Amino acid sequence: MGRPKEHGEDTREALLEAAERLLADEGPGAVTVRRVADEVGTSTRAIYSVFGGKEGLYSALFRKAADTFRRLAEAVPRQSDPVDELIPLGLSYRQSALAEPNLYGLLFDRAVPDFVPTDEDLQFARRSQERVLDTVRRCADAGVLPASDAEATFNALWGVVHGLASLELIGCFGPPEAAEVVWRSALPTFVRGLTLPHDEP
Amino acid sequence: MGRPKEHGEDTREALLEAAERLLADEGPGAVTVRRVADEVGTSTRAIYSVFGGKEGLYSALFRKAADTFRRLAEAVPRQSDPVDELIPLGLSYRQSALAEPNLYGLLFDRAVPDFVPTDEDLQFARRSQERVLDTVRRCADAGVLPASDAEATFNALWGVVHGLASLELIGCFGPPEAAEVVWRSALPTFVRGLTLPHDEP
DNA sequence: AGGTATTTCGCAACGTTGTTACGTCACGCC
DNA sequence: GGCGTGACGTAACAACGTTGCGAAATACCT
Repeated sequence: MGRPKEHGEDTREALLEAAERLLADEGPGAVTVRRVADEVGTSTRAIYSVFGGKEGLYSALFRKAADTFRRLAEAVPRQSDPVDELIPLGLSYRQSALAEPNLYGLLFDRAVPDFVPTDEDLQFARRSQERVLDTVRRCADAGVLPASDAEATFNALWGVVHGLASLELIGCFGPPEAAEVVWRSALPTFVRGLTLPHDEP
Repeated sequence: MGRPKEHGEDTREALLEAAERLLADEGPGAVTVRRVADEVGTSTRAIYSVFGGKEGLYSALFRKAADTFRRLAEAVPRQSDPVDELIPLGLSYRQSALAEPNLYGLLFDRAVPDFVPTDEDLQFARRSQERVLDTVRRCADAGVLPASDAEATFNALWGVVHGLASLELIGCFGPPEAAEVVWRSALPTFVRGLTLPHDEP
């Protein structure tokens, strides 16, 4: 009963695609309710019907971006020795962030105003790094890591690559060549600290 | 000649203080031109006379925040062995970021919309970490670091602590106790990787 | 000393933002 | 076939950053 919905799954997809394109191409300031609606050719009401508001649109966009980064991480080939995957995974993380700086900012840099990811959003983002967590787990199973659990080691590694990517995106490392030097220095240093034998009980 | 300025250095200070307080207490969304002007008891024009606009206000706020963080870093005591300063410096960095998450977001997390720090702003922020750079230089002089220059080592260390702080502030590490575990795992790991002898020529 | 030029100030307006109330339209049911 | 029900498009609202304009206040010149 009632008028049938025309803002269904198809318009949802179109809105999300338009929002992602606007965010990636022109930055967070370009993602306005009116602009996204105009891009799809519908009214602002559609966004409120489908997503409940701008926050809901951002939340969906957040998950779409997390999915993109998950696919990029999955593409890193596995090695017989999981330790050999750590540095390639880190460099792939860098490439992904550099390729889509605005999407990365939405995910991990609070770069979109008035959008705070819910706990579910955060867990979704965390799950997008499962490819890395898997490698860390295999390293732990192989006994090459210190006694601390794989979860903490993964978080530490995530912190390293996120920090490098974030500072590079802001511009703190200067031109990409200088940033490359930092990455090539920091990643092996951390991996060395991880895999060397430790002196604790 | 002309009407004398009443929006001088004193109102500048008052505006900056009000803006910092609003940012720290209520987040980036609360720092509006009207709100800041009202808080001081003047008109919005004052902000345009003194700072040229919202961007100029943010730029001044950026430097004020950088100065705050510089003072906090300077407070970390020096040790006879500079290596012993690295972990305390990192933990102090964490405490500073946790104490003023919004100021930290302004400085290093793109958390304020439509504000992109100029190159001068970035150099100002970098200079606020001089205390850390000094320690790294002393480590390099003592010969405990690999061959890579102190600049790159400092950038790498900065990346580690920034990444940990940023992810913790977003909420990716869960409660502070869990985040503490990550810090206590990541910092010594990186320092160990830094100071252990390396096998390159 | 009085008039004028110049600089700054407060106010009000403009365009844009997210959001919501309202009138309209399209379908299912009695 | 009339009517209820739900979703739609439009227009309004408050708040935002910014700017144009008239009033105010001082220094200089006659």
